[in-house]
This record gives sequence, C-alpha cells and structure tokens, in this order.
Amino acid sequence: MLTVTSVNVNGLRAAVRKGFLPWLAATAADVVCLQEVRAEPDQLPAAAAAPEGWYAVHAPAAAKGRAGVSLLTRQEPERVRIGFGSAEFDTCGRYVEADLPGLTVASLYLPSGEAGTERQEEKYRFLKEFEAYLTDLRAGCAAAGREVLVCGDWNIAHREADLKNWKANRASAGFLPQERAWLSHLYDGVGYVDVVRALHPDTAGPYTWWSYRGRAFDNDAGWRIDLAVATPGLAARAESAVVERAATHAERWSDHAPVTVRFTR
Amino acid sequence: MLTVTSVNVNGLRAAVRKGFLPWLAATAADVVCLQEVRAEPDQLPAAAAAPEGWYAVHAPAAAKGRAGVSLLTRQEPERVRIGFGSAEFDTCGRYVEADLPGLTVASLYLPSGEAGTERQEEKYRFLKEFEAYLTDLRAGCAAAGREVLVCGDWNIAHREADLKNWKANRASAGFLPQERAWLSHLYDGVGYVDVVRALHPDTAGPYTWWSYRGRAFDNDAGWRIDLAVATPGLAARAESAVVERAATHAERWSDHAPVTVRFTR
DNA sequence: CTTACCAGG
DNA sequence: CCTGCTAAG
Repeated sequence: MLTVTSVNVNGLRAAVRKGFLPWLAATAADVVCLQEVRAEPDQLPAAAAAPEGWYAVHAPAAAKGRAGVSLLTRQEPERVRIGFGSAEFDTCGRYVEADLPGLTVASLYLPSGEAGTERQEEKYRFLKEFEAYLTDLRAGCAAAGREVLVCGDWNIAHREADLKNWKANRASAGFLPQERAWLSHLYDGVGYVDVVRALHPDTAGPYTWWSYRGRAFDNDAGWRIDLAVATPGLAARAESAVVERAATHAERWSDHAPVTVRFTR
Repeated sequence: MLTVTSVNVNGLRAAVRKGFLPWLAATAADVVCLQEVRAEPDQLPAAAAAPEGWYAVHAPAAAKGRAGVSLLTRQEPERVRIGFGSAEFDTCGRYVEADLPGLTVASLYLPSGEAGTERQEEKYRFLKEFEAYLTDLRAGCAAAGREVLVCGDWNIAHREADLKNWKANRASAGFLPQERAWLSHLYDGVGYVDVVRALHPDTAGPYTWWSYRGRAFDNDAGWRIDLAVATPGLAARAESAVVERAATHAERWSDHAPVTVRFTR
C-alpha cells in the first residue's frame, strides 16, 4: 500500500495553532503534500517544519507570506526538485517534487487567478508552461519505468459536478471554459488521470474547498479543486480516494480538506 | 460636579469587540475624551459612533486606520473645533476641542515619536506648534472667563516617578530630556497644571499605559503619559483623579487605562 | 472571512 | 504584542 494525502493548509502557522499537528500525527499516509504554507521553514514550529518520523522538503515563495509548498515523506527521497524549470514560477513556492522508488510525487499549488485581470493571465502562463512540463515528465518517467502523482490545489474545477454553484460561477476564475479545457486536454490529450473522479465518477464533488465567506462550509457550497493526478499505470492501482471533510470541520484549521488516495503496490 | 474621563482606546473597533461599550455605559463622566479611534465614524458601530445620551464629535485622521480623536459630551457643546490651526497636523486626527459653558475641553493624541528618526522630528514640530496654541488658548480663554482642560495621550512621561523603568528609558521616545523639558515649560512657563500629579504629588505613577509586549501590565511596568492638563483656576477645583486600571484589566480592551478627573462646579 | 504583510505604537 | 492596512485567496 502507498497512501498519499494532500491539503492546502491556508497558512501553516495558523493551521498549527488550530489543530494541524494532531491531524498529521494521526495520518496513515506515507506522503503528505502541503500547499499555501505561507512561511519560511524557520518561521514554523519544529514539529511542523521537521516533524519526527518524516523527511521534509520545503519550497517557500520568494515573496514573504505567500504560497509555498512542502512534501513530507516517511521514506527518504532519492531526489527532490523545486520548481519545474520555469523562470517565472520556480521561486514562487508552487511546485516541489520528490522521487521515491518507482514514483515521482509532487505537491502543486496552481495560481488561483482572478477573471479579467493580470492575475488570470499569469495563471494561463502557468498552465501553458506546466502542461509542457507534465508532458515531458510523463515521457521521461515512462522511459525510466516510473509512475507520476501530482497532488495539490489545482485551482480548477473540471466539470459541473465539481462545484455546487456551477451556474453562478461560469465566469469565475477556477471554472472558466479555458481552464476547464486545459484540464480536459491534460486528461484526454496528455494522458493523466484524475484519480478521485476515476473512483467516484457519479458523485457531486467530493468538494475539497469551501470559502470562509458566508456559510459555504455548512451549506457544503464547495469546489473540488484539490486533485490527485496520476499516470494511468498508477491510477489503475488506486484503491480508495477520500476527502477528509471532518478533519477540518471541528477546528476548521483550513478552508480546504485533505484529499487522501491509496494505491496497491 | 464635572467629571471628565479620557482613554486611548487603541482602535475603537477592537475596543468595542472587547468590552468598551459596557465601560462607556457605566461611566459617570460628563465628558469622554477618546484617542486612537483608528476608524472613520461610519466604520464604527452606531453605539460607539453616536452613543445614546451623548453628543459626539469625531476627528478622524486623513490616513485610514491611523490616530483619530473624539469627544463625547452629555451636554450639547456651544462650539467644536478640529485641529489647532496647524497646516501639518490638523488633518492627522490628533486634536478636537469643544466649548461647554465656562469650559473648553479637548481630546489630544500627541505623536508618540521614535528616538533618532524623522518621526521624532515630527513630534518636536508638533510640540512647538502646540505649545504656541496652548499659550494663545490660555490667554483667549482667560479673557473670556473660560477654563481649559486638555485630556489625552500626551506621549510624554514628565518625571522619573511617571514610569517604572525610567533608567532604562532615558533614551526612549516619551522620556527624552527635550520632551520632559517641554512639559516642564508648559507647567512652569505657560502656566498649565497636571491635575493628576497635583492631587497625587508623591505616588509612583499612577501609570496609564502598559506595553502589550512581555508582562508589562502584570508587572505594572507602566508609564503615566495620559494626562489631564488644566488652567490653574480649574485645577484648583479638582477633587479627585483616578486611573481606572481595572477598567482595562479583565478584558484588556486597550493598552491604556482611562484617566478620570472630577471638579467641583 | 481568513491568511499573511507592513507601519505604527 | 497589539491595531488596522493591504494583497491575496
């Protein structure tokens, strides 16, 4: 069994104050992918920056308090890489990957964008460069007999079933036609697989993010934007996929819930 | 009897969240002077911006979220004035005064300064202009048979008895020789009276501000920088002067405590 | 609505 | 160590 879990923590310092560490202590995962850490490692409590029993690799953003992704692995990685070869995005705390035996696993925090603004143009630039990278990664890993798993906050809901209020959000960043088409091409063209949707083809959601505004969480007015995206060979071994809505329910230590996928070896 | 109370609220919106309104409802004062309101009137709850039973005049700063002084009077003022005729400081939310029968009462928030920086120079410019104003005010009010009372956060501790750690703060803004000399001249030269000190000549403090840093409040490591400064005729009628340390103790709705002075009519 | 930043205190 | 600002989400 290999278990990988991923969660956007919305500021790891705040999450630690509210209950992240007990969740981490309780997880059965072999790999934990974190997004929106929003801190330099040395601004974090040691129990979060270098938790006992884990190997940690941090990719903070150059801009203080922004973005930031991390990977925790029980096993020591063979190699780790920060960024995906992009001059614009490699220092933005948006991508880190690690090689484990037979598997390249990554933590991704894709820009959220903002419809009609320069921040949306930035998101499109990211999508373009990242798609090229994922295409190369798939080819390179296939040649080396490795599988690929990219977990994180992709900030795109693919289909109507992936957000509760899809009608109201047809012009919202995260559900724009161009973004949705990009994911479609990643799946149907490049050949990656949305592991959670593959296991749960007919459910609404499961949502992974609920705005802090209004009563979005109580009304389950969520979005499924935190994805586990795998090469087909790995996806075929997926045994379960769960969104741990309860993990962030009681204390609400993030506005996202952890997404956990399990694979047979 | 005339009772006047003054408190630096360190953000009235935050103070309201923490317990300011019950304190206001319970005060026996006829006049309440507020400093560091840090909000436009329409950003405040109505119970704070226009409390029932009070006439309110607000002098917010042009810069959002900064400074800001207000006056609440049970009686309708004959006149109110914002600023003291200074091109530099009148829009900075640092001075408002009201005329009541036989009395001009003001709420003052003097710049805190920062030793060795431009912000200290700004404080000295304020002191210079404000002293000239207080000199004129005293003369004008004397001619009109009015007394003057300027309450507020003067941001200067006059003597060693006015702060617990005076030795460590000999080079700190708020206890610099030049600032202390300015107050001395205001008392001995211009002829105003420090009402609280006049009634309590031999006590340490009573302190009115304790830093939020460390355990300053618990250790009573405070400063007496919130003053009630009156013309001699009014000061002679002072009957009591109290620092309401307990008012901000339980909830700690400000880092300053209210200073309350009572005068016979 | 919440996270950080920062200046100001 | 707090306030409120701003940008970001």
